[in-house]
Amino acid sequence: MQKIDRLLAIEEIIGHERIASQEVLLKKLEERGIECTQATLSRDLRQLGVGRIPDGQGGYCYSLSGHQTRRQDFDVRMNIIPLVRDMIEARGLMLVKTIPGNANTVAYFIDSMQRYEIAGTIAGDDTILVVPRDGVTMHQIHDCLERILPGLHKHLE
Amino acid sequence: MQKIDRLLAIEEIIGHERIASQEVLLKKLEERGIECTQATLSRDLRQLGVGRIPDGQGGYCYSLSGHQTRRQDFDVRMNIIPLVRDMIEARGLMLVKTIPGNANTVAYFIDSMQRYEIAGTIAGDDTILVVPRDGVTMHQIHDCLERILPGLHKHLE
DNA sequence: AATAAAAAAGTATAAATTTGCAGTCAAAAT
DNA sequence: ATTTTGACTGCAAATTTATACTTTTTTATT
Repeated sequence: MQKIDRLLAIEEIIGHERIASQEVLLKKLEERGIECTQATLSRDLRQLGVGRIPDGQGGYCYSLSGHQTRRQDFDVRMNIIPLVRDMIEARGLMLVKTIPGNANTVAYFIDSMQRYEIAGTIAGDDTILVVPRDGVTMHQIHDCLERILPGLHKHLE
Repeated sequence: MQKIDRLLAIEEIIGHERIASQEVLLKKLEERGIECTQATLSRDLRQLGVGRIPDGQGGYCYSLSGHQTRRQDFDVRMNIIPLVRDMIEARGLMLVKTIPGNANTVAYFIDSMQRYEIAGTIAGDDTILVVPRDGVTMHQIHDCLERILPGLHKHLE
């Protein structure tokens, strides 16, 4: 079992349900057949940049930094997606083609999401090189970008 | 000493410096002549919706939910501010006038910031009634709105 | 393949945060 | 005026989270 799988599972879980503590998260992971200790979770959550915030109902829950459901994000993503023209896989990397002059804008946005899957990006004028972290599959990169920019793949169809 | 003063001080501090723990915050408050216990801070932070997130350098820091310096917010605020036409104080309340049909949009945004100073808002077609919480001065409400929408007052001049 | 070096994970413990409870105080009600 | 109610807070205990240290696993190198 790979660490990356656990990290993604954690993100998946936290993105979908209110998790109140690391103990609870531990149980949820067990349900998926992923076992580890609370100490490991503590380290994972730090690495993922997951914060613990008041849930507004007297309790607390964990929250992805990039995955906020704040209404504002919607508007911004609507502005970013049209800038993307194409996505090409090559040599284990991902090339994202944009409207000329806009690669930087899109790359900045991708970086700001601080996804674990992405080691880094380099932007030219109309092309972004997205370098996946070791052990991350292209499939996971696709999922990752779709999470960052919901509707991206549909836009490119 | 009023609770509201402490809450505002906390917000002020957290907005300006990296605070790593409630103990540290306690000290900072003392420097301003505000004394309380760590338990009280824990409760205050929950009430303010302050989250604890990894600071990206191996540690943690507290973070305002509404005060995020995320680039995205910028765009949204730029869209919201032009919708506001005027602000009028009356009977300890604040009336915010907007372009017709847009009161709801602006009110929704104000609500989403979850400011402690604001008990609630009611939006009609082009007017929002902002009801301050008891003990909150009109001056504090102005500060509050300026924080939510930086540049608002300048826009109205 | 054997060994060294690095990364990851477990254990136990320390540190930090949350909470139940009780006391205080001010405002509202009787 | 007295009682009631509710908000707020400190204290101490309970809970939760982070970390020092050790062991295991993985990766790279010879």
